[in-house]
Amino acid sequence: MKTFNVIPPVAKSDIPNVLLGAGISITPQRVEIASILLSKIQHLSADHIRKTLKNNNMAVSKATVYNTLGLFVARGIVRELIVDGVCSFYDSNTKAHHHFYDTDKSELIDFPSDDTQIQNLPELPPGTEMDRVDLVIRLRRQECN
Amino acid sequence: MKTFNVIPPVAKSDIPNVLLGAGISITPQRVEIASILLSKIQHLSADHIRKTLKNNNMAVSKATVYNTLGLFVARGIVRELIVDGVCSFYDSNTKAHHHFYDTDKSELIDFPSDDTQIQNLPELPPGTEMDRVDLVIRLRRQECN
DNA sequence: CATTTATGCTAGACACAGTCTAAATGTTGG
DNA sequence: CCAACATTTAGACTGTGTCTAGCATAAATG
Repeated sequence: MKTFNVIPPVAKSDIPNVLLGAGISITPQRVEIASILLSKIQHLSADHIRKTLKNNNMAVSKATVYNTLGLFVARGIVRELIVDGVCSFYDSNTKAHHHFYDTDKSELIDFPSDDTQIQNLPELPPGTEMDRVDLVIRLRRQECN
Repeated sequence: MKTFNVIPPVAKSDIPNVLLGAGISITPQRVEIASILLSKIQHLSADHIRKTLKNNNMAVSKATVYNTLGLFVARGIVRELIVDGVCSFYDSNTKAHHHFYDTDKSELIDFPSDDTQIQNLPELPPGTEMDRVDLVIRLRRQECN
């Protein structure tokens, strides 16, 4: 499948083209959700997106939010990040990159380095291929003694 | 806090010493759970542990299982791994190491390489310290065309 | 146009891991 | 023996996320 280099921020007027380009047919809900996600590079949880929709006076059902996010992930418009045991984040930056995870604030922070590398990966078990590599540096507040 | 180098397999008769050594007082439930976890190097979910307890004719309540696992993690006897959005795994290998995650079987596999290294980590955000680094290589079944 | 078909949306029920609470039980030291 | 504390328990509760069945909409067909 062809992947599009969608680089936020994407203006709302461009959202339909982005969706069509990714082979996603257009609906008001999809446009709204995409425009929230792609307004800048950020990590939003499904719940945050639902709340933003509500603030925008757009009632979208839970099922639609999840279906839409799943669709976007499948088409490569956003990336799903599983960090915590509780919820996923959707990352509008689809370029391979890593994350800090602030365990106190339950907040993701982009890794400010492109040249971090992982060396000497072992061979994969037979019959498998790499889906992706998740590197998460978990942070905690420094104890000031 | 002092960390003990507990290296599975640990015989059931040694479990009390391991617990005491980690500053954990002994109860039948704790001994049983520790002996399940430390019988070999493995990754078990909380649910798996509950089922094993049931099979061993030892009814332990859900709250106790979670409390005990939390206690073990706090004392460094096992390591908690958050991989999937749904549940955590408890790893009886507390040495820093990485994991493959088989997305089809929802199964963790230890990383068969000690010399995998992560290079050029960026500076941490101010006021934070590193809790730990999680490197998970997600695998999928190879498509055979 | 009218009819079928496919697609998308919705509310609400459900599943599940994990947390919390309040009461019961067990343990320990005086 | 009693008081204080530690531990366990059942079950209610929370928060994500999934599923289902019906409704709305749009596109295709005659």
